[in-house]
Amino acid sequence: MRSPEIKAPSGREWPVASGAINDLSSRELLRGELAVGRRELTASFQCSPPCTLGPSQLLSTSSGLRYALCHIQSGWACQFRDFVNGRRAIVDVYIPGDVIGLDAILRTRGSEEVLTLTSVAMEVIHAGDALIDLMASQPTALYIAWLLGQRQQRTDRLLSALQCLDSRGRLATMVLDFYTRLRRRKLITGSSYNLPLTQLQIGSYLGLTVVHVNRVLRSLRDERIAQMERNCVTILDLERLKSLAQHANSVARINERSSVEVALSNGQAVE
Amino acid sequence: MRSPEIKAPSGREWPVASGAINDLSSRELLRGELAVGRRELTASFQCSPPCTLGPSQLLSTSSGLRYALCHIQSGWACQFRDFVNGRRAIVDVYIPGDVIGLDAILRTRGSEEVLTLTSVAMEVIHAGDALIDLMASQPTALYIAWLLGQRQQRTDRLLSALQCLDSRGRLATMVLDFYTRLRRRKLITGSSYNLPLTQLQIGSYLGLTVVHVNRVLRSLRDERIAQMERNCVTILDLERLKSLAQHANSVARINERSSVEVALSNGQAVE
DNA sequence: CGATTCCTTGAAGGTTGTCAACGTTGGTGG
DNA sequence: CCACCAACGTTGACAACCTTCAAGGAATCG
Repeated sequence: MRSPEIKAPSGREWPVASGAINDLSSRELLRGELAVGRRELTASFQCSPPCTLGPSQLLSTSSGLRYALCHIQSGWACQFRDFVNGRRAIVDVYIPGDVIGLDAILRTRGSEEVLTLTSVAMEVIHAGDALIDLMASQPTALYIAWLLGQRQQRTDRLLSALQCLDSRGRLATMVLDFYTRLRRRKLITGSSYNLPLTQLQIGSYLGLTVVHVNRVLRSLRDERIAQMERNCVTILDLERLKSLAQHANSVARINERSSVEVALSNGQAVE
Repeated sequence: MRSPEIKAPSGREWPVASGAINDLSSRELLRGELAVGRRELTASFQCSPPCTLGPSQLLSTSSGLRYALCHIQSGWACQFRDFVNGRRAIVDVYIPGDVIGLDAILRTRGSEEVLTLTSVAMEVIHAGDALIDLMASQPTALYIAWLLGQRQQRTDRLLSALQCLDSRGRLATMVLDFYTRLRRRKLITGSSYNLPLTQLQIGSYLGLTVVHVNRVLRSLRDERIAQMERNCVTILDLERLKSLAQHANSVARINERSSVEVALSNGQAVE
């Protein structure tokens, strides 16, 4: 099963690249453009009316937010889809700093909806031609593409965890992912954070039942790997948590974060 | 479990939208812009050198394709990630007309790679500043964002199937999704198509083992719902297949495809 | 014609889901 | 303040689904 189908490339069938690809100067340029785009988008959000929602509110039924772009300032939300068998799939979870609605605007109103998990404060750009206008600026367009890529990356991580890991590995992946995201945004500093998801919702996120989520949480607690009570997650043994999540062979690459991401993820703003 | 947490919005806490949101004229405008963007991107691809790869080739080890943008003209490819436990996660499958690499460029070389499933012919835009340059055109930028949204939508569908459906449902979803994509691109007309995935790869895509994929395929064949032999899928009972996939409550919405998507998906080109 | 990969099937065991019951918490109203 | 209620958390027993292990057959390629 270990990559049996990967053969060495013949090196003949395609043309060699004409110049240096993805060289340093190119990355530097990109880095600068993205930073500009982030500032521009942040500014656009600040021009727009702020908005507050209570917990457990659907964005789609909140007047005016149907196709809006939302920049979360505080609170959590999630994107989900209901199946006719009664199960719910939570496909993404949004934390402060995230932008909601970028994909939904260009999409055929995909049968997904967004639900607040806590009360949420956010800046809102009402749609209509807004996105088209935003794309008029090259740096903003780049930054929006980068944001879309970030969401894709989150989804890919979750998807691959569901494809390859058992329940313990999935839980570990989830705990680690939120930990990483919150730290990057400087929303936490220690090894403990608030996770406003019920066990039922964790189940919907990881493709498990409530009962089983509960059991796995207990086993992680018993083994002093991580504990979670009353929405408060505490990582007790980061190393063992990582080994449970065993996320891909990117271990060797984790130190190679590009200057682009380092630079941007340092900014707490839109990221 | 049936949406217990969804309360009616209070309708007080947020401002009412100032004007008509997402109205018809706005959609029409978007439609036009996207069509222009598609033509522009197609033209950019045609300026670039074409490229052919054999089956089972890694794009990342093919010189010059590391950070390239690839527009598939014929053949299939897939994006995957390997776990240290030896399992492989296939997070997306690309068919003719798809563009590969949009997310990878802006992304910290995410530990994912792309592998050809058949021999592949494609047009290539070598990266570097290419993406930045493309974003200079507003319609192209919009179209690229739309493409990113399309990929996200595919991933969300797969993810939610893994979260909510058993093996039969997942298989049904996969068979239906490829069927729909191929038909939209007018690559097939009947209810039968070629699926160049081994059962092992189908397992990596759906989060199942080869053995189980084999058993489920047999049961679908025995029940005359769908059959698959030697890479050739034939849908025998579309209705039962759909009910197995029971994809979300979007049933009522399926007839509401926006004019944007209808218009674009009619074009075979980049889609 | 080996050799390799893929497909196929059976048996056994483990992980996860289902069902059911009960405890806990937080909010509401008497 | 307490009673009540609803949602959430917790646990056990059992069943179903899926994986693992093992072995053999079929197809493809040098």
